[in-house]
Amino acid sequence: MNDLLADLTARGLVFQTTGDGELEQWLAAKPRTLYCGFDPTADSLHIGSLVPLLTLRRFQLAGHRPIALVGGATGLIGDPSFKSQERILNTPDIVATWVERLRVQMERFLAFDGEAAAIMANNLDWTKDVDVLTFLRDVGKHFSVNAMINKESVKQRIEREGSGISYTEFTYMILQSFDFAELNRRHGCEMQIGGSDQWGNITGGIDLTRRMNGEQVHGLTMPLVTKADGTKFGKTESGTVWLDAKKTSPYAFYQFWLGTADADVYKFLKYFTFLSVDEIDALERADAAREGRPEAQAVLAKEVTRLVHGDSGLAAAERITDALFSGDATQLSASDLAQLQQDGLPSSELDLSNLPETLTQLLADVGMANSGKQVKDALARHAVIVNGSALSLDANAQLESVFDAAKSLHERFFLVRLGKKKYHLFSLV
RNA sequence: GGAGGGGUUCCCGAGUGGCCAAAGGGAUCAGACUGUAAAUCUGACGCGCGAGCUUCGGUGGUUCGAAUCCACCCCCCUCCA
Repeated sequence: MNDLLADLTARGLVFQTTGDGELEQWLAAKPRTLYCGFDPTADSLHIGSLVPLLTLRRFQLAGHRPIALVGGATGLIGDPSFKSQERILNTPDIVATWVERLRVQMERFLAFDGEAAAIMANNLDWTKDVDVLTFLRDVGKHFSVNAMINKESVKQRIEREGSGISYTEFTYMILQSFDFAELNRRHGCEMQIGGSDQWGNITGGIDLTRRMNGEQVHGLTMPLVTKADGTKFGKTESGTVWLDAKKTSPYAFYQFWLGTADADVYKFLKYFTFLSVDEIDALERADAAREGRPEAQAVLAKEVTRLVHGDSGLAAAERITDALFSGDATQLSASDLAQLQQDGLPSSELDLSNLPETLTQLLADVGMANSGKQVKDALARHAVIVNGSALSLDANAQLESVFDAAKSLHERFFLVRLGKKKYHLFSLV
């Protein structure tokens, strides 16, 4: 377990730590208990949460005990850290259902048995019954507003003209700090990890734990995941990449990683997979030595999809990908096509006796494009392909001939491609 | 409570009576080139196949005509009390 920190560092996962370089020894001395919190801001985690989640697992694999905390309480308040605007509060019952979703999702990443069995916690358990006066006297008294105002994470909200921060959000840091102190008291938790935006909250918790419990605890942050081209990580045209297979299919998830830029792929392999740094470096050298397309993206997609969606999810994603992107998709058998539908290839039913007026409307309706305009644009460039043949603009209003049953695959399917990557399978009813 | 500043299309941000579906940038999508990558170039980018329709915090009003003017309201920021 003593090379854990070295490995994390080699992976680029260490942004800031407490302890002036003594953290390595501290971790090596004995198994430690650490925690990371995840606030329910949606009904699923997204890939941004994957870095801290997998880092918890890395600690567990190295023999430490992880606590996965869902923010049933903090999620009711909203973390202002580096947020430019005050957020709208979600209702308690919504937050409660989200807490349950996250709890289930997180469970698959950690082991809840064995020597370093993970613990699942919810900070609502120790905050819901604390009354205001007790909180203010026992906890609030340890915080200096002067110090809180100077935290980098809220500076923007304090100083920036045109924005502000409510007392509610300003209190967030105190709540999170209280979590650390409470987990320290309950479970002997001695360390908190989180994204680099959490540094202010983490150090707040360290101070509070020292003051309330007389315990010296530690913190470690991971870098924010950035892309070489400066655009935001984890977003696609259709939005956030979620861990929930119902919100982002394993196929879409796999495709997301497959599209990683060369400039990012080796970094992401270190962040998001359990391949060793040596293996990743070797892969990078091999890719560099070879002409043409690197293998790294495929490895990344495979590893992360398996981590999140398991072997079956990966298999489904690979089946679709192979079918669509290598070889001629129109040559697939009827059962292959049906399987793709099962595997999560976007698909819908098509009633030939009840077709919409235009192709633009049809494709926009099934979600292939955000508006008919985009479809029209694609048509003009011959970028809409139905069962292998490209359409032109005048096909727009001629749906009967485009979707002529005689032209269907196996008398049942129409595979529509829009652009290079978007596919949709229609099956006749 | 008082004084001032502000709320524009996904984001940032121009626009102060018609030439505005609204500059510019970013993001995004499509095409070319490629390797389902990047960079570059091209096009699209409120909705609609189209005629056309609906937008500039909200509601009313002035006007032939309003994002732009007026009234009231809501929200945000700064300073004062």
